[in-house]
Amino acid sequence: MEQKKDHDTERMILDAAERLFLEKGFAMTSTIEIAKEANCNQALVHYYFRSKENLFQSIFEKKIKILVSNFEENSQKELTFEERVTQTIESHFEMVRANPRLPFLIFNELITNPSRLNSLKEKIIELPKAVLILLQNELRKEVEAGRVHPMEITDLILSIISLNVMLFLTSPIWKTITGMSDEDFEALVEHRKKEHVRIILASLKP
Amino acid sequence: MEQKKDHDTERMILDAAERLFLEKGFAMTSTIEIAKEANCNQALVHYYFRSKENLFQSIFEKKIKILVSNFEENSQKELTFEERVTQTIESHFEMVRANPRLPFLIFNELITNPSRLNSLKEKIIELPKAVLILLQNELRKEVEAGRVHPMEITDLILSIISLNVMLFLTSPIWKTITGMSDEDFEALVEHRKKEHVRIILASLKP
DNA sequence: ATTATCTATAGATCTATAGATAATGC
DNA sequence: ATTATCTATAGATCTATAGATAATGC
Repeated sequence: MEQKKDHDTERMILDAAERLFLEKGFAMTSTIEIAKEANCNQALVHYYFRSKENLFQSIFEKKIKILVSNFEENSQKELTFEERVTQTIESHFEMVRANPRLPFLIFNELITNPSRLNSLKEKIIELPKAVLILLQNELRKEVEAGRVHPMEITDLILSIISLNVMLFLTSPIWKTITGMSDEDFEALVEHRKKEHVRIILASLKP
Repeated sequence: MEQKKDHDTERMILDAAERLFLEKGFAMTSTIEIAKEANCNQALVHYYFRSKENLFQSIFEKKIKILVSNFEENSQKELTFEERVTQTIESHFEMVRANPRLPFLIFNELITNPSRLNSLKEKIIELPKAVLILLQNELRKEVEAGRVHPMEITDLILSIISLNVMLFLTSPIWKTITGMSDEDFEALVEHRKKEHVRIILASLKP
């Protein structure tokens, strides 16, 4: 039938499910709830996606692709090492900022279905390989030239991901504990973006 | 009755529940499963804890106390600022290392029951206040003396927690993607412990 | 007497499917 | 004819409690 109307049920279900899974996780979201949110019948959720598990996977894969593709942007330009690191941190930061609850969904998926980690592995590892290798080579060169503190690329990546992801993962706790407003939090985010760059660059000094 | 035998059912239920909640989260763990793991009847889970929610809370509060109390250890000794920061990072690191799945449980609780974040707030904020204020004062003094890059205590704490927690939160993903053995991972953990100290200290330089 | 344990089950979900009915495309 | 939507329900949970029975403490 290939619908023309923008009021497309399949899309509505996907959007509702995405919102709910991101908000409450897989186990705490029922197909009944998804249907209600999508303004349709619960049976339709299964009509389009066969199972709740399937629906979750669809959303998960799409999100993973977004997450990974964003990494590739800055691998083309000619940049100094410091500029490239800054670019990498900032583009990763903005990606997490645009999808602040995605890390939660990923951890949730791991808990719900640890066996599927292997297929995740390929998706995660495949796409940003080019970026990673580029950065790895540049890092090695800098280390050999004595311009950067000796370290592996894994160290650099782990540190960047840790700083960026945890800021948004802990944001509900953070907001509640400090009682800050959304604007305050936005200011904190802007500040931390610069701070993460500063921290990583400082840690690279020989 | 106050049992004398070490084969105490209440304890068995608590232990089983703790293991399962940490492994699979609140929603994915049933009281039936907990009972099975504790070698007792499912009705006994409710006999001792009234509800699954209650049981979860018991475990959660106990864990939070462990988490927070570990922070207080090094507030007594006479230390230079650099030594104190190092101590703080390392003791927090070891605490997360000893309870690697606790962060997951905390995030899970927030999802399951966002309203209870307020009671969590008091527990988290109350205990380490002394440590925090001590560190905050020392940091301020160092900043004023120009020996440390200007920053707030929140920046320092957020960076430390981010690095330490994310290492263990991502460890299943990390292990699978890189295919490293448990010994390899242990080596990585030891390496990262030093690296986290190094990164934070580097970021403190004026 | 009191506390701990068990069996049984009510009542509330929730996922998934069968089968009827309505809407669309050719 | 094919695809989308709906109603209804089977079947599998799962939490919580009632009520009977066994074990312990005094």
